[in-house]
Amino acid sequence: MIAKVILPLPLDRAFDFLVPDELEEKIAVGMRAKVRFQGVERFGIVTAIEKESEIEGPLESVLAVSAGPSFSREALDFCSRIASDNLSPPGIFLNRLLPKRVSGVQERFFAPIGEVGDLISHLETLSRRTPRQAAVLRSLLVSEGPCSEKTLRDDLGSIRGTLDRLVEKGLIEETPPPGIVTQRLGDPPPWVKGLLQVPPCAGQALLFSDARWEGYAHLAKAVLESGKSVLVLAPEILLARQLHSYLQGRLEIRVELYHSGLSEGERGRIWESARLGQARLKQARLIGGTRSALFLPLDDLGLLIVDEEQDRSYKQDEMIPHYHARTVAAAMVEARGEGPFLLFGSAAPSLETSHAAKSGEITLIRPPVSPKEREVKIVSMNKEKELFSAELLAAIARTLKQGKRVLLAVNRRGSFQAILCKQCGQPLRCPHCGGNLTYGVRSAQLVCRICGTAQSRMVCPHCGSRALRFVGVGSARVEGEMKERFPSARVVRIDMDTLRTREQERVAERALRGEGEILVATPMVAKGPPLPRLGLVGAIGVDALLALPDFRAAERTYQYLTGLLGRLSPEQGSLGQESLKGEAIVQTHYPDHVAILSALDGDYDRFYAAEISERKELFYPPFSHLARLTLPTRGRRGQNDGEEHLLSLLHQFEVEILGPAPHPTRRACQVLLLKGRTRGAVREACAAAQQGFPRIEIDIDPERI
DNA sequence: CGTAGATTAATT
DNA sequence: ATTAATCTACGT
Repeated sequence: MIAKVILPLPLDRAFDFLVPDELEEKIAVGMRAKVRFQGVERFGIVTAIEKESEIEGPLESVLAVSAGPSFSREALDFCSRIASDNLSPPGIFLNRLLPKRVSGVQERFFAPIGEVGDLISHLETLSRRTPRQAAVLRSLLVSEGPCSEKTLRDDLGSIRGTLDRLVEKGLIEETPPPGIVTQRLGDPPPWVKGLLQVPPCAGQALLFSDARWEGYAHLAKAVLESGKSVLVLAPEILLARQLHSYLQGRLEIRVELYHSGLSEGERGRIWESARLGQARLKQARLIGGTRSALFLPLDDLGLLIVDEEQDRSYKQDEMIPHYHARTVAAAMVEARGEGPFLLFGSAAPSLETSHAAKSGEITLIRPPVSPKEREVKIVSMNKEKELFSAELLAAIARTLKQGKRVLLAVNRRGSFQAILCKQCGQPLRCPHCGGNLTYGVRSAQLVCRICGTAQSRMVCPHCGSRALRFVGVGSARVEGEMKERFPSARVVRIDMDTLRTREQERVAERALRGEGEILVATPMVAKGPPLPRLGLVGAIGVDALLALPDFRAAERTYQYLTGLLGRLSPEQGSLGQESLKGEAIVQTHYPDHVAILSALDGDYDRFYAAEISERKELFYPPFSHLARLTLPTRGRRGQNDGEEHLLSLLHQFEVEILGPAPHPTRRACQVLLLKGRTRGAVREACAAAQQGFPRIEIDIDPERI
């Protein structure tokens, strides 16, 4: 008997290993196996078990198999397909997904089975011969709901074996861990009922709303009651945690939380709990988490929610495997046929998802918006000299005086500055591909990071004006200035880039709970539910976002501002004081930009109309699919030759090619952007490129251009 | 003709 | 990924 084992190497095939007699019973497809490969002991994953090998000559043996987390046959196939779609090596993909160990034991809960009367009569019989079993059963009968093994042990001492014997007798059963309900759910929003009655088109729906969590709880509850599991995704750990505790407080089932910040062992525990939910406890599971939770072994999935679907954190691009959680979610729903359905949630959806919903490809759920008590103001910075406008400073002082809090949203300090034209009220744009221009310090030129077009004259290509402005405001500077101007206020800086993980979480969570009067934060806080006592948001860094060298710059700006407004506390104007409205102030050099105006008005349709026509014209998503190729140019023989060869290779496919352009951060690298009618067309071109040029890095469906 | 450094092919 | 075999450029 031989096992095909796929190792964590950049190869797309498995190797054969001999299964020794003593492992024949234990080994199964999807398990982690230890093998000696090229003289080194390594772990891989068993992808198949066969009678004989086609390899001639002696084979190495499987040294051991792990009884811990493993893949099902279906999961293995699905993950291999995702790896292949993204041109990522399946071995690395599979070996990264599967937790390597399980730490801590899942606490077991028990409850009595059957009529209380019957059980009491059993109790009498038991107390004569097996008093310990009687004591345990008595405790379980007295307790409200399931009781944990630990609680029983605390009361009765060692109960090892006693529980198992009671289970064997059919008097008690192991139950899933109970939840801790602290808040009761109100009536479900009308759309929840509709969605449960009429399944969405293609199994997918977009919930376009700014109040979604309550609906998620109702939906999850209904799906769990039907015996199916539910998975709820958030784009980032911080948000996943908040969403998790929201759901946990409202549902009677234990909700698990899964993300890459957990230890390997904790992830292993949840992986096993997901797998055993159905098999051992006969109960569906509810799991919240980030994109990595997508691959948990929930084979009875009934509902998959992707909240804040527009968020670019759903794309894993720095690390192999590259994948987009949105695409994987859709593929998963499709692969499982009639089973689960997929709900995307957003208050400012991506153009891709919106377009699918508007064209009827997927179901659109758009509950009526409740009118918002808020005052929004755009402050033009074209005549301002200072970093903070008088209006913003006055609003901060006013808000603090009212005992409410202020959120100042700053763009993070980018590695290069954005350039704006004062004349035409727009970021500088490449005349060739529409990308925003950046300034290359080394070449002292205006460069398009998308198609590589460069010009040395420092003028706006659109109007020829020489009045340019470089923007980029750091959060540290804003923090310092705030401390100086408002010395009595506590200023908290939430800067995800500079703080370490532990510290970051502690500071951020304290601030989210309501600590500190002035929060200075990067775009990361522009998502999530309203913050307590937040009376004012001031957006200082919008311009740099608007001018990012990315065709999604305007979309990101709209989403960013919508997210910021969504954090204003809704309970304004209480206590019979003068009516206190939530307030938002946007400082910008582009007071007329459609992304800013429509976001502040909450007019998504206006923004969508403007943006979608541009996307169509320039053949960007949702009308095309993209891939970004990074090719190293350093130290290669005949590099120009190779580059031309690559380009002529790509020209054989039905793709448009932008570039090559210099890589924005990496020296000696060039970037190509491919546009194709379908993802398949782009993938094929990329596959050919990878075949011919193995050193190329490929990112399909990139979120950073 | 020899060697460092780059390129390629193979791995069970 | 790692390694051994093969190739290329440049120096003797």
